[in-house]
Amino acid sequence: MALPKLFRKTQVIFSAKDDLNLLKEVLAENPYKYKTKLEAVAQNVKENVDKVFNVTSRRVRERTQLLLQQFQKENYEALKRSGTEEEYTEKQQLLQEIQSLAEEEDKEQKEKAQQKDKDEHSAKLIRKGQWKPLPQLRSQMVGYSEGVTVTPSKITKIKGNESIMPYLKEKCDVEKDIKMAEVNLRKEELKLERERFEMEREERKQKIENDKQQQLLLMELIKTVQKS
DNA sequence: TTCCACGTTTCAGAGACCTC
DNA sequence: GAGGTCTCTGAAACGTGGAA
Repeated sequence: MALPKLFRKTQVIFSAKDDLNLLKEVLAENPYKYKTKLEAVAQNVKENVDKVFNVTSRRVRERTQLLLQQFQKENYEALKRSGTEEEYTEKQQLLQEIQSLAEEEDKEQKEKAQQKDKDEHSAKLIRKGQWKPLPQLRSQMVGYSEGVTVTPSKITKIKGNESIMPYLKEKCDVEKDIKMAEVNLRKEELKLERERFEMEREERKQKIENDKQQQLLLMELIKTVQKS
């Protein structure tokens, strides 16, 4: 469990500025894609801070996680702690971008895992002899008839050229086309997502600007009332 | 395929710190 | 001083890659 008081490291307290530094580094390095970048983020944060700051890759990960959690819960008070309104707004924007990064990476990982599962399932079916060739191939396969088990050795035998290669090539081409279509679709989705995010960011900026103007007007009004 | 080593992530306990 | 939050820490769980 935790070390006795004597050996415990002094606690690192993140100020609003430190958080901003950290978030900027996280956004620049993207440790969600490359885990090893956590170390680089920690190093950069250390260099950019004017105090003795013992930040490890683990601390970077946990602090970012905590800030994201607060952001997701819209925990205004916690995020705003010891920071100005501007810092809070900047922090929110950075967190929004980091969240998008994390979500993108998560989606990619899930897609990869799904594809792997699919491939493993197909391979298993072939090994078990439960694989069903497409109709156009069945007529060309040596000894194929309904109910006959298709084993790995059988699927390599095709009437005429004794090879399944042309079929596999065609299958591969079709799969490649589907994959390309999926990739293009994903690109479109990402583009739309980014546009939406930019729009929301603009709206937020606009709102802050409006609030500022309103505050100024209010101050002016108060001054005028006080004078008269 | 199994085993092992190593790295990463998650969880829970406890101390440090802050606010009221 | 009490209570809540943040941070640090070790342990366990999990993932991955290489060797046998």
